[in-house]
This record gives sequence, C-alpha cells and structure tokens, in this order.
Amino acid sequence: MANPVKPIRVMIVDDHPVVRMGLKTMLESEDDITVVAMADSGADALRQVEETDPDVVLMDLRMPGMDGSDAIVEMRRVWPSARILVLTNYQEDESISKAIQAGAMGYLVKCTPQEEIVKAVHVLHAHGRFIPDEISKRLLGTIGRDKLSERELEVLTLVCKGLSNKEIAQKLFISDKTARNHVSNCLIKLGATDRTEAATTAIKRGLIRVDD
Amino acid sequence: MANPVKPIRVMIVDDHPVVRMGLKTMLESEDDITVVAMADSGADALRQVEETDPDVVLMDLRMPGMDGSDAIVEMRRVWPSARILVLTNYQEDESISKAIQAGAMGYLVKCTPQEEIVKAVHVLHAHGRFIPDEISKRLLGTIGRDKLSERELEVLTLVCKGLSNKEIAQKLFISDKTARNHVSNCLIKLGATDRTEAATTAIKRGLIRVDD
DNA sequence: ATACCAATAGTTCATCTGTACTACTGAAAT
DNA sequence: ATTTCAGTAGTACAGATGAACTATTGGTAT
Repeated sequence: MANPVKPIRVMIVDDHPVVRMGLKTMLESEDDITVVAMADSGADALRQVEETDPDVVLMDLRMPGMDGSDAIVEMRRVWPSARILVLTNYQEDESISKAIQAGAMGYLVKCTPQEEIVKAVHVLHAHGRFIPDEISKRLLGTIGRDKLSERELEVLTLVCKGLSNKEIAQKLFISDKTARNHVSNCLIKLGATDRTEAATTAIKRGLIRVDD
Repeated sequence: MANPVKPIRVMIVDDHPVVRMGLKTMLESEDDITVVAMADSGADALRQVEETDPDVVLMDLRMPGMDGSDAIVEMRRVWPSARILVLTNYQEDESISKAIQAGAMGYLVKCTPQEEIVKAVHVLHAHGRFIPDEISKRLLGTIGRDKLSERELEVLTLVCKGLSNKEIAQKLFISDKTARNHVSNCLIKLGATDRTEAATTAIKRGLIRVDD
C-alpha cells in the first residue's frame, strides 16, 4: 500500500526473553511496524517509555515485581499517548477487567496467532479498541457478577492455605463467627458449595495467586 | 570455531505461535543450529519427526490434547535418536520428574535467557543432560516424596470440584468410608491439614489442572 | 512363598463446617 | 437525612470432616 513513512512504534514488555523475541520477530516482519523498546518489567517499561515514545505498548500482565494493572495505570499517567495492548497467558476474567479498567485498550491471550497480534497493533494505533469477541462476551457476564470484598479476599487467601475458621479468626483478630460469615459470603459470591471449591475457583479466576 | 558442516537440527513443539517464533529466532541466530520443524501439538510433532529427523526436540509440556510426558514417551519410541529438551512455563515438580522419567534429557523454564537455551541445545546435542541446578536440587527432595496413587488423584480431583466424601463415593461407586480414606491419605502425602489445602497444593504442584 | 502395597470397608469420636437467621456499627453514596 | 453496604458478632443445629484404628482382597515384586 502506502509508503511506510511513519512506522508504528511499539514497545514490548514481558519478563520472558522467548516471548519478547517472538513478538519482536512477528511485529518486525511487518514493514510499517518498528520495535523501539523491549522491557522485562513494568518498572523497566516506565523507565524507557519517555525516551522511546512508543505508539503501542504490548504488555504482559503477569510479571514479577509491579502488578500489571498498576503498571498500566502508571504508564497512562506518565505517557498517555502510548496505547496499551495487554497480552497474557490466561483467560482470567478478573485480571482482564482490571487491566481494561486500568486503561488498556486491547487484550490478547498469548496463544494468539501472528496475524491477529499484528492486526491488534494496527487497530490500537488507529485509536481503536481490540477485545476478542469471546472475551468481551464473557466479560459482560463477569462485570455484573458479585465481586469479593477486600476482607473476603483476605479470608479466602487463608482458606486456601488450609486454615480453619478459628485459625483465620486468630490471624485477623476477629471472632471465628465473623470469619465464618466471610467464608459463607465467599461461597455465595463464587457459587461454590464448600470452601474447597471456593478456593479452587478463586485460583481459576485469578483472584488468588498460586505461584510464588 | 569449526565450520558448521553439520548444523544441529532442531524441532520446536509449542502451541503458542509467539513462543515458537521466539525460539526459532533465538536458535537460528546461532550458525550451527537450524530449525527443521515447528509443531503446535504432540501429535503434530510425532507426525513430523520421521521426515525431518531432528537431533534435538524442544518441547512444551503443557499443550492441549496429548499430555506432554505421553508425547515424550511416544517420541522416544518412534524416533529414539531425537533428544528431548523440555521447556515449560512452571516449575511444577511433578511435571518435571514425570517428563524426566518419560525420557527427557533436559529441562528449561520459559523465562530462561537466550544464551541458556542455546547452551542447553548444544549440551543435548553433545549427548549431555541439561537440568538447571536449582531444579535438580528440588527434584531430589521431590523424588523421595510420597506420590499420590491414581485413585487418590481421581478422588482429589473431585475434592477440588467441591464434592463431599459422600458425593465422591457415589461418583466412583465406592463406599463413602473409602472415599474418606483416600482423602485422608492425600492429606498425609501432601502434608496438608485439610482437603482445601490438599486441593490448593495439588494445583500448585501441577498434579491437577485448573485451566481448561 | 511371602512380603508389600493399593483399594476396599468398617467403627468411634471430637471437632469443624455451612446454613439461616438477627443485630449493631461506621462509612460512603444518594 | 437516609439508604446501603462491609464488617463485625452472635445463636442454633444438622451434617461433614478428619484422626485413629482394624481388616479383607488382589496384584506385584522378590
């Protein structure tokens, strides 16, 4: 088509060298895209964003150190001209909506084929949004769904570690009746029949980290 | 050094296009390595192995369809000259030892830097083994650890879904006392205090899949 | 042969769990 | 001002859970 006078400037943020390299190769096979920066963490990305002035930032959500959505919020603040495309491993509903709320304009899972990734970069550069249908559909169902309160999440984290209601109560300096109430509310909100299912679905939905 | 008369022939097996591309780019930056095949599943790899005759197979453990370690066993059977280097996301102890037992000669996590990956391919081609220190150390502790029986794993999977002992018993056509025994044995073997902790540590160790 | 182990089934008992309520407080939203 | 909601605490109760045992069966390893 037209001469690529002004190629799209892309920054890649991912802690995996393999993924960085894969994205770089994929994107640079397009002659209207140039990868201007590669970062291995949210902090590193923030450090590089001002001097490299990317149009699109391809960002992994799961990285050591700064939380992905926090990195997005900060990035939007210090360099709002960069449009952020989230790219992550899992289809964890809560992570996605958090990222979108934080200001991401697009979302991709890592198993996306090359053409789709390239397309997403183009769409974002043209000031569009790129949320795959299957995900936006599921998000509609997720948004309305009851969200766990901070306290409930705290309790549920301890449930995952195998603590009894009494032990949770001691650790949080509340009555064991209150702990029980919180657990019960978690069960209702998560649609679980017992604390075990609550724990596993919380992990499945990315509410609680299991890897350390 | 020497002229690369016979480059190392590598096959890449991974369901993520990004990872395939990243590995390909990384490996082909070495002039004594050539990527002769790319597969997106274990079955696909088995289909391609005979005609491409790779020296080293870089294989992801987590792929849809065939289980990674099953794919390794099969690959060792039909094409034993290929040396298998496992590359996976997580440091799940059981998955690793399963893969090693299945016949993998090397293990890498996906956050490994380029030089390390290249080095691993060279080591495997030279008929060596490549198991990172930190992993082999942990593996020593893991091997001796009590392993769950098939039945126990089956029961524990249902525990993760929130089934009670009685419900598990019904589903597996056994007495609820037996189901309870299995759960109890799982607790002991996993060092868990209750079924919830058993479920979460099973997930953490990769004994039970949580993503679908 | 025999020793070992997984799977099965059982008993007893103290404790834990989850449900279904009510009720008070303080903060935030309207 | 009033409503709404999270967090707190309580009671009562049926049922589930886990520990600690014993015991039988069938298969595998030595």
